Amino acid sequence: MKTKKKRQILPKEVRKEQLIHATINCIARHGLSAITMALVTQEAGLSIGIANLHFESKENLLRETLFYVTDEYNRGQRKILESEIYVDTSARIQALLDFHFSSEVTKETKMAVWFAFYGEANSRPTYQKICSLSDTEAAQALEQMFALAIREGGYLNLDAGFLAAGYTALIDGLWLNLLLAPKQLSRLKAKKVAQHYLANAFPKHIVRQD
Amino acid sequence: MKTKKKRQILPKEVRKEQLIHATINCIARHGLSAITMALVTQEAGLSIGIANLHFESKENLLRETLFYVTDEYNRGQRKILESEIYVDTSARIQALLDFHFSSEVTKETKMAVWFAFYGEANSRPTYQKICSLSDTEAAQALEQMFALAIREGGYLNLDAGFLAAGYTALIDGLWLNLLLAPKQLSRLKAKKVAQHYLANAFPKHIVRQD
Amino acid sequence: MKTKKKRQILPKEVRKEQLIHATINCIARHGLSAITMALVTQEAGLSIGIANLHFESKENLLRETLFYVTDEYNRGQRKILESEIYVDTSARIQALLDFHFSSEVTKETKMAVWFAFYGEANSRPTYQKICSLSDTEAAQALEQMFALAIREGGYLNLDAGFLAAGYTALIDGLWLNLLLAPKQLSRLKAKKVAQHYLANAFPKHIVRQD
Amino acid sequence: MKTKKKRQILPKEVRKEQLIHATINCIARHGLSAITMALVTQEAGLSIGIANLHFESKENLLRETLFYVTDEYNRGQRKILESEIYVDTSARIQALLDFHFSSEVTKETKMAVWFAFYGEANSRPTYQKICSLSDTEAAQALEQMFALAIREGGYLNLDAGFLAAGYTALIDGLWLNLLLAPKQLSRLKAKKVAQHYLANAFPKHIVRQD
DNA sequence: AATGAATGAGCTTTCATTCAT
DNA sequence: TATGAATGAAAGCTCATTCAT
Repeated sequence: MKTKKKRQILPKEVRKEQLIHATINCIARHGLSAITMALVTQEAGLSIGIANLHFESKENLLRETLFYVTDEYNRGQRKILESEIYVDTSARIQALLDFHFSSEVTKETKMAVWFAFYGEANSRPTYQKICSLSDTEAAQALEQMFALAIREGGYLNLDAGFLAAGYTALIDGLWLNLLLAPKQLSRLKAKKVAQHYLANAFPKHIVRQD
Repeated sequence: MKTKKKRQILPKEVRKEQLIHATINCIARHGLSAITMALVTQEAGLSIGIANLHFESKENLLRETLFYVTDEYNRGQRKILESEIYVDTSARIQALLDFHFSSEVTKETKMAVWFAFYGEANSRPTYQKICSLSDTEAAQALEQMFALAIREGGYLNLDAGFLAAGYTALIDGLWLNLLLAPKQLSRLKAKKVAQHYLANAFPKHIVRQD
Repeated sequence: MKTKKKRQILPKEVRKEQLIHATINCIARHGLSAITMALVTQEAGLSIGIANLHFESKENLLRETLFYVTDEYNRGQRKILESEIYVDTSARIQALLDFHFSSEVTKETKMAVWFAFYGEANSRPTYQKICSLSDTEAAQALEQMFALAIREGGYLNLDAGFLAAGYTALIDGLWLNLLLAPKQLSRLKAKKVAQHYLANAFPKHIVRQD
Repeated sequence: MKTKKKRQILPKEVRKEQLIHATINCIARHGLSAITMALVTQEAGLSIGIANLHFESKENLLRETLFYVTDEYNRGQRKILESEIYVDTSARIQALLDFHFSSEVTKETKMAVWFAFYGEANSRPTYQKICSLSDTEAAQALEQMFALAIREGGYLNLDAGFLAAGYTALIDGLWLNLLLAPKQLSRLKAKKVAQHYLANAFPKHIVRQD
């Protein structure tokens, strides 16, 4: 007797999320250039047809996957930069740092997706637009926060724009190293390196943590 | 009137380099996942067959291209870290910084290749081995140089390992930002950010450049 | 006006058989070394993709085609050698002969497949294993049947092994000649030649048919 | 210092024979469908260019190889059938049998070539013409010789055409079995089987050899 | 809404042939 | 004559997409 697979019907949103998660896992495991619709749908335990039903094309599925990861990150970061709950700039900066090295953000699969798309972004305007490091809004908010800290601390000779560019680059680089050589660089050490950077810039706000 | 192409015969090494350069350009322009043998050979102005004649497979061509770019970089860096021509640590550190932001190293096509492969490295041991950020040798040499600077400068509380990890991550991140958003971050600004980092760490060796 | 082909869905087993039959025809018409997936699928009126979908590779398709033809033959022969329906050895030997020169076995396409693979068998262990002339079981059964006939007929000086080897070679050779020069050797004549051979060996069992 | 391969110049006929022998070996070792110009010329220790220089095309090389093997065989057989040196029919028949199972004719490489081309002959008129089992001349000479033996021996009821067809098929089949299952059928046994056949037909001319 | 067999464009790779040396 | 690097048509195979069920 054949055991037929149940043909379960679920709302569009649930299906899309299932497929996006499967895509994230597949990219992390096999790399962007080895992704196939068959691989993704198999990982999701679904049929090939359903991916096209909900996303229309592979290109769309990838785009939406990138957007999903990027958006999740952006919302988290914005929440910290804009939230009213932080009593002072110091707490806000520390919260941002904690976020950047939280297990959620530095999850291997997520970072793998980031860098997979970064690798293609240069030649694919669509990707570039989405992951736009130049998440200009966030960059400005970060710079403003740093500018505030500079004023509060009376730090002379500090340029908020420089510091923001430096901090942004530093965490990107640390993530890359976390992804490629996790044995050489632990998450804890990476965070300490970033904390150092901030402590150096804003000694009155952030303490070095050795 | 048809202009028939002359069939030129050249030594293997020349052909391989032609093809590697074509591959670099194609990766920068179209992305790693859009690379085809036809694209590369067309870019090189050669026939499809010749790539397989000299590299045996696409996989090999890509591997050797990555190695070419990586090796060029590694040799440049090692030369600075090991050369006897620098009168003092200060000069050596400055030379390294100059190298890291030289037009040769920060050439768009080269950086595109780096990050294209980084994006796949996680799922491809072969790539990971080659680009091994953890170019362990270089990492150690860098750390030793920083350690020497720390001793020379009597900088207290500084950990050479931390600084090296930070500096490495910082330049990786800056390159990434240079690649993805060159309009937001100029090469000059990127270099200043890195110089800042070093000046902060080793004030007696490196001067801030505003 | 374009007549669009309907996309028909059929069970795997049906498709495989369609493709195997197409392969047999193509081998007969074009020869083993001229076989291409395009040729076979076109002959079957199907798309190129479907052959790989069901057989995974050309090599597999060929292997299964050889097995199909071989197996059909072996089963037919075994049925005769083992069946209980024959009243005596004489009837069984005659049935075998009839089978060996039946229109089914001596169909041109089938024989073409046999000899196409024989031609490659020497250098391809896989083929050799399948078509293994030395279908040892059948060879032994044939020898036993001949041995029985010898005892029954009181034929002196006859060696069942020799006769079996001779008969096997004779029908192989006759098939080859039927295939290569059908105008010179008709099926009827070929059968008479084989019948002669048996009548000579077992005069009390088999009558010469002139 | 580079040791440059000597560019030896040899007459056309020598080169052609070198290449034909290499082709025979390659067919025996790799099968007809795996033959490439590179394989053959490498086996011959020559350059690819030279094969095209002397044979113009692969097709030609194969054709001439087949012709070489076929012709060699045909000349050997004709010599026996036409020579004046045999004192009687009996000796001539025996000589033919000896020839058919001589080490020269039953050499594995030669037989491999035969059957490789037989496998393709059905679909390639060129091959069929060359190897034409129907080497009509030889077939007729054989039949005439058998007819003579029948007259000499007063064998009643014997049909020379039948016997010739049977003998021809028998040796073809024996060769095939020698090629495909040399462990099951030795050259000696094969010859005995054929001798049996002749001894049965012409008891006064040929003796059974047990 | 869901499935997966079927399609065929497009890829990598092979290899007979050409031709500069 | 002789060489083998260079060419490109043609092959096998993959996989995004379609669509009968």
